[in-house]
Amino acid sequence: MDDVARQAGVSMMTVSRAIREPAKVAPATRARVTAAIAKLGYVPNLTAGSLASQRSGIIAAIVPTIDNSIFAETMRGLTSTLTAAGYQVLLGQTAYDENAEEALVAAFLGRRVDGMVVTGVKHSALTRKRLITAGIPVVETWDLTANPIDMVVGFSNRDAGRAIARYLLEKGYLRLGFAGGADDRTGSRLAGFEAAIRRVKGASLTRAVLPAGTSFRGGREALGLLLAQDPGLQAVFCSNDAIAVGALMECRRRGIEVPRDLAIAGFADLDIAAEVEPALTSVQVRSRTIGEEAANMLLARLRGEPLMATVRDLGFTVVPRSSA
Amino acid sequence: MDDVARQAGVSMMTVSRAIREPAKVAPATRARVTAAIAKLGYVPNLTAGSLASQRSGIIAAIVPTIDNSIFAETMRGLTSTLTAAGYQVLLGQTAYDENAEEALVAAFLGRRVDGMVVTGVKHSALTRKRLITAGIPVVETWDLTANPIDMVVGFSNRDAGRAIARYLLEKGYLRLGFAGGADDRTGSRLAGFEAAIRRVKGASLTRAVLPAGTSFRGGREALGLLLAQDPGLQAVFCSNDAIAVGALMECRRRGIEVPRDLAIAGFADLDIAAEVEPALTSVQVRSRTIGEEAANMLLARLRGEPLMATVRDLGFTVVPRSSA
DNA sequence: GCTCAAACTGTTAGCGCTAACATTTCAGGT
DNA sequence: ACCTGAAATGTTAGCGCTAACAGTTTGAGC
Repeated sequence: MDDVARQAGVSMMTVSRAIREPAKVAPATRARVTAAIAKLGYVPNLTAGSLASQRSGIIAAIVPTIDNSIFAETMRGLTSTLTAAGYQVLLGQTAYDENAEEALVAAFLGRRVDGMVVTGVKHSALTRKRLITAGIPVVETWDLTANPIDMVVGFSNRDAGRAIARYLLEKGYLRLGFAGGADDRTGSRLAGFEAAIRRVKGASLTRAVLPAGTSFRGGREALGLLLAQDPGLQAVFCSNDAIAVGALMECRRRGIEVPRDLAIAGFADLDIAAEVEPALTSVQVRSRTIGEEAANMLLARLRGEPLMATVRDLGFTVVPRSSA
Repeated sequence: MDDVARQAGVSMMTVSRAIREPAKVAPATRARVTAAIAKLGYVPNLTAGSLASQRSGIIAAIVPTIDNSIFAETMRGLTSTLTAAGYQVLLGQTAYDENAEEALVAAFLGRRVDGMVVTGVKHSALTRKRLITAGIPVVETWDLTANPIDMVVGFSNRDAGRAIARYLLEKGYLRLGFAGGADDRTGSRLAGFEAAIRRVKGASLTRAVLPAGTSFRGGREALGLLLAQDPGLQAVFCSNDAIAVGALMECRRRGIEVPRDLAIAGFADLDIAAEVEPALTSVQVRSRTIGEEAANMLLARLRGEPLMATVRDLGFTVVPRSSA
């Protein structure tokens, strides 16, 4: 930067300003600085800038995985909103491992990120403590809680599970199955699903809980497990659409007609849900909006705006299609 | 850190060493430092460390999108290998936009990342120049070139397109269709596909080129476009499996039986390819290995190991299944 | 007890930038 | 010509850490 300053005949401070706050530099000076930067191929060292300004311009986001596209849309919403505001997004994946989350949080805090977005509301005690102590805005996503670390945006997984159960029960399906991975949010959906079923006499529930993060293949396997347990199964709720598609394909393979012989419902309303045949009944959860809202809540905090509601419920919608 | 040093009765330097190179500190001292860190809840400032040491411990990776899982496996391989070596991965998405790539490269270089992984071998002149000038190891992926910016790991998209064309032609399909997005690598696949078809008399090619990054929906639309152009189409090659699945589902909707009435082949051999019914013939490209190898090439460079081959061809395999 | 290298710990001097304040410049009014 | 305040630019003093080297301690070997 010193070289640039010399080349442009100004002080380093003016170069710094020309880069970050062009309006505060006289047009003629700005032009000289810009020319000097181009001539020398200068690339500002953001690390030094972060250290000096105590602001990194980085927001960290932690998701279990980006493999299945459940969280990809959320990241897209988050990234586009934050990028537009001049922030960069640092993404971390936990693979549904709490230790990995702990390590990521530590690493991100070490980089002095300006804010953090995490998935879910269940975290290790240490993670919670670290995030609270860090004194930066934090948004939890994809679920709700009355006691967020700082802020939370999402929907009630429990209510969503209940809603899809009611939908299936109202359609007359009584012998229900559940297929999903063993993570916290799936657990909540299952709890709600089960609660709704319990209230209806004659209704039954068969469970297939797979490793967290399971996908198409898991759906196929789950269908086998469920039918082995209850050959008279009438409908299956899969905790995400990828699992549901896997189950759907397994039905076709076994000559089970959907929804005539067995109804299938998914979750998250991924792109693929509307595309498969039969189209998948699913629960739409506004993934992208979750990311955008998380970004907005973060930005409001960072701008020091007055405290808004710290819990934002985006709700969900059961989307009936052909499969259930 | 000064507080920790005082608390442990040592100098800052010893604290720094106790954190980064525990072996160089006497066990008793190390214990005192560790205790002080825990007591004070000290989180080292990695930004300051990066500035002082001139090494950020960050590798940046740029992919078009993580939405469809084509690149997700590569990222997984990259991340796990690099994390094990003590590096963090900073992910950037371009949405197939060259300007976005340019901006990301600039931002990453500003953070003084220790290395960079980019997707594809086609980049704007400015991006290339910046990457070369930066003087850090760079790996291009998912394609091959004789003139990499620094190193490249992938496979020949052109050859892959040719291989799948030959496969289809050998099976007796002559009226072929192609569906894919308008990005560079897809273009290479199409070029290879077309070249192989040209060499066979009586063979024809119908194209449906969609916006880059297209997925399930694109597959459905492409099938309509192709059949409108050539109702007698015998086989369609889709430039990724998501598109192929979309096309497959559209066939079912239209009562077209696959592969009897129309054969369909995909690309990348995603998880879903083996799961759909009929299972999808695809081209396996070792996505995860691409990521792992990119990481290993980067690490070798960073360790200053002697220059290995800068072009790594991982090849591909046509995987015949039921759909073609 | 003495020597000397190895093991350990400390000191000094920045890394490249920006916050905060200081100074200079200059248009417009008198 | 002189004054005034806003705009433009400069100066100073770190941000929190680590490289490089300088000490200091330890203990094995004699």
